[in-house]
Amino acid sequence: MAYEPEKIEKEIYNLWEKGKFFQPKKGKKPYVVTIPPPNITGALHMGHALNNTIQDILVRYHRMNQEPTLWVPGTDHAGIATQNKVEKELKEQGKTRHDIGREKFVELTHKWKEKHIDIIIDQLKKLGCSCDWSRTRFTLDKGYAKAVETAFNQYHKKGYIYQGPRIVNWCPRCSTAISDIEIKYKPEKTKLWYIKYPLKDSKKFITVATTRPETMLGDTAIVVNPKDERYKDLIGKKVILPLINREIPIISHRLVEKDFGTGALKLTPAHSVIDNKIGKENKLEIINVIGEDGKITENGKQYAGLTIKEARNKILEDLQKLNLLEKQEDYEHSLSLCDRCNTPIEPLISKQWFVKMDKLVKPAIQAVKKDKIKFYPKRYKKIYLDWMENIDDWCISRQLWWGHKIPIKGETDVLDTWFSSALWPFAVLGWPEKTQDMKDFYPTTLLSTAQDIIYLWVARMIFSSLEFLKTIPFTDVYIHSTVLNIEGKRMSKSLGTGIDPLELIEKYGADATRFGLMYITSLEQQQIRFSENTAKTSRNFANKLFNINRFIKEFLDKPETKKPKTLADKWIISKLNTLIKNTTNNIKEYKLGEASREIYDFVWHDYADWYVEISKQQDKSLNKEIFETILKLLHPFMPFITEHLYNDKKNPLIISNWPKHNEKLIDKKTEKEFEKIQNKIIEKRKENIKLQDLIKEFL
RNA sequence: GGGCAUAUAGCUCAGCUGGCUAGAGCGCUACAUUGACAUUGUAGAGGUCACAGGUUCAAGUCCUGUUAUGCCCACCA
Repeated sequence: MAYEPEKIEKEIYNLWEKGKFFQPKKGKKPYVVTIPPPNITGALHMGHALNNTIQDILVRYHRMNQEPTLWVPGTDHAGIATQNKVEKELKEQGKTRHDIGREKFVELTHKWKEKHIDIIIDQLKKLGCSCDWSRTRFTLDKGYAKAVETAFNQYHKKGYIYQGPRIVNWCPRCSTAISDIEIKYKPEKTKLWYIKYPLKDSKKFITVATTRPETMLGDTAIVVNPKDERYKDLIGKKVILPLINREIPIISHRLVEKDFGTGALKLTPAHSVIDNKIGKENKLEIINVIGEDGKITENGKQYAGLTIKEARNKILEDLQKLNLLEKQEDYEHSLSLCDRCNTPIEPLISKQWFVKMDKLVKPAIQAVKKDKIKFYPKRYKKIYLDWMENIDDWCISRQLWWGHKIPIKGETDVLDTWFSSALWPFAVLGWPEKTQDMKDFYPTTLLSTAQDIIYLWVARMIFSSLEFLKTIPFTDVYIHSTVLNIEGKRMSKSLGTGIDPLELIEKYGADATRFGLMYITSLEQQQIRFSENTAKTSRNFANKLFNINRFIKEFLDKPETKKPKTLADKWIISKLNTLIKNTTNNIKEYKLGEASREIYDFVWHDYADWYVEISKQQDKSLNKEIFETILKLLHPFMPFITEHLYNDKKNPLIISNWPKHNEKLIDKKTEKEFEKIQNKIIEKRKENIKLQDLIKEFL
C-alpha cells in the first residue's frame, strides 16, 4: 500500500483550524513571527515555499514547546507591481488608467486584489502553514493606513521629511516617474560622437565622447579622472560650451574612466544619474534642457521646442558647420525603455519627498553591532552594516495611483510601498493603537526572508521600530538561500525555468515538498538547487513512514512493556536520545537541513532497516513509543502525515510536547557493541544468507 | 568595478574546531523478496576532494594565489 497525501492533507488542516491551534495560548515569553507579506501580484514560487516552510517549522517547534506561539500572516499591496498588472489587463481592453480615472482605477485594483489574496492564502494553507488567520493583515487595510499616517506625521514633526529635487527615470509618454524595476534594457546600435569643446582664452580644444549630443545644452562641466596624465594641467581651466556659449569648468572625479572615449566626460547633471551625482558633489548648477513632454526647454535657447531626435540632428549639423565634430564611431549600448510603452526613458529632475536618514540610522546600526538583533547566517551582519553606514536619504514618493497617499494637503503622489512594509511587525499587531496584541507579542522574535530585501525591507523595519517604539522589531533575522533550478539558473516564469510549488504538492504532497526543500538546505549556503527528484525522494520517505506505521499497528500489536530489555532495545534508545538532542540543537541553531537529514537517516537506516527488522524475530514492544517520538520530531517538517499517523483527534500532535532527551540513556558502549554485531551480519549477508536467519543467529 | 558565496562520485549535496580506509540520496549494475513498504531490501562499480603553491608528524578540512560559476550593490558618458 502506498501513502496518498491528497486524501488526508485537507482533512488534517481542517482538524487544526477547527481546534484553533494556530492561535496563541496565554502565557509568558511568546514566540512571534510575522510573515514577509507576499505581493498580491501573483502566485507563490519556490522561494516562498522555502521561506514559509522554514517559518512553519520554527513556529511548530515552539508551539510544541508549549510557548504562546503566534505567526501573523498577510499580504503586501506592492504599489508599482500591482498597478502594472492591472494596467496590463486594461490595455487588453484598449484602455489606459487615465481613461477610467483614478477613483475607478483604485476600485478596480481592490477587486483584483481580493481574488489574488484568496489564491495566496489558499496556497499557504496547502503548504501546511500554521498562521493565525484570524489576524490576517493587508498593507493597505484601514488600520494600516492609520499606522502609515502616524509614522509619516511623526517623521514630519521631527523635521525628517523634506521635499527636494531628484533625478528620476521619466517616461515622456506616460508622463510619470518610474522606478528602476520598471525599466527594461535593450541593446541599441548607435554612434559615439566626439565633440570638441574650445578652451577659454586658447586655440586648443578638449574632446569629449557622448552618445547623447542633445544633452550638451545643459552641460555644466567637463570631468576627467584625477589620475589621467593627459588632462592634469587642464583641471581648473574653463571651456566655452559650443552653441550655447556658456563658460563651464574642467573638474576631476574618480568615477570617470580614463579608457572610455577620450577620457573626458561632458557633465549634464539634469539628465544623467551619474552626472547628477558628480554634479552634486561639486555643487554644480543643474540646467534642465529636456522637459517632461520630451521636448527641449527654454534653456535650450535656439533649440527650444524641438523633440529629442530633432534636436540631436540639428545640433550635430551645427557642430559640423563649426568644425567641432571630430569624428563618430559605431557604438552599442543598452538603452533604457519604459516597461509599459517601450518609450526611451529620460532621466530628469523632479521634486520628490525624502526621509532624512542620518539620525534614524544610528540606533539601527548599534542594535545590530551589539548583537541585539542577530543575523543568521552571520555574514549578513556585515552586509547590513556596510549599507547602513553609507546610506542615502530615502525617497518615499512615487507617481502612482495604487498605494498610501502622502498625508500632506494637495499632494497627489503616493508613498513608496516600502514605507508601509517598514512598519509591518508592529502595524500588524495594531500599532498605533495600544492593543493587547502589542502588549503581548511585541517585540517579535523572528524575521525570515530573502537576501535581496535586507536593504529594502529588513533595515527599514529596524530603524522604524527603533524610532516609533524605541525597541527592536525582532531578535533574529534568518536569511534563507535562493532556490535555483538544477542547472543553477534562477527560477523564472518567463524563462520557463520555474517549478510551481502547487504542482509539487499535488504530485507528491505538501510534506514531501517541504521535506525536500529542507533536505537540501543548509544554513551557510547562499543558494540551493532544487529538482523534482528531491520531492520524489521525500515522497518515498513519507511512504516509508506510512508503512512502518502499518507494520507496527498490524503485526506488532503486543502488550507494552516499557523497559528496554535486549541489546537492540538499548541500542535504539541510545540512538533515539542522541537524535532528540541533536534535532533540538539543530533547530535552535537554524540548522534545519542537518536536522532533517539526521532524522531521515535515523528513521530509515537505524530504525526501519534494523530495529523493525529485528522486531520480526524478537518482540519489540518499544516500537510504538519510539515511533511516536519520531512522529513528534518530524512533525514540524512533515506536519500532515505525522499528524495523520499519530491519529489522536483529542490530543493532536500539533499541540503535543516536544520530546526531551535523557543523557543517561545515551550509551556509546552499547552502540559499539551493537555495531560489531551489525558488521558481522553485514559480512555474512554477502554469502547470501537471509537477514532474518542472521538476526536469529546473532541477536 | 566593489562585496559575498560556492567548487567533493554521472547528478544534488553532507563532511562543524585538521586524524578519512572520503560519506548519503538519486541514477547505474547484480542479486533478493510470501509478517509493512517494488515509492522495498542487500551488495557492487564509480572520486589524484577545481588548479598551483604553502603551514603541519598529518589537509577535502587552515593560509596565499589562479580559474570557473552564482548572487547582491554600483555603473555602462
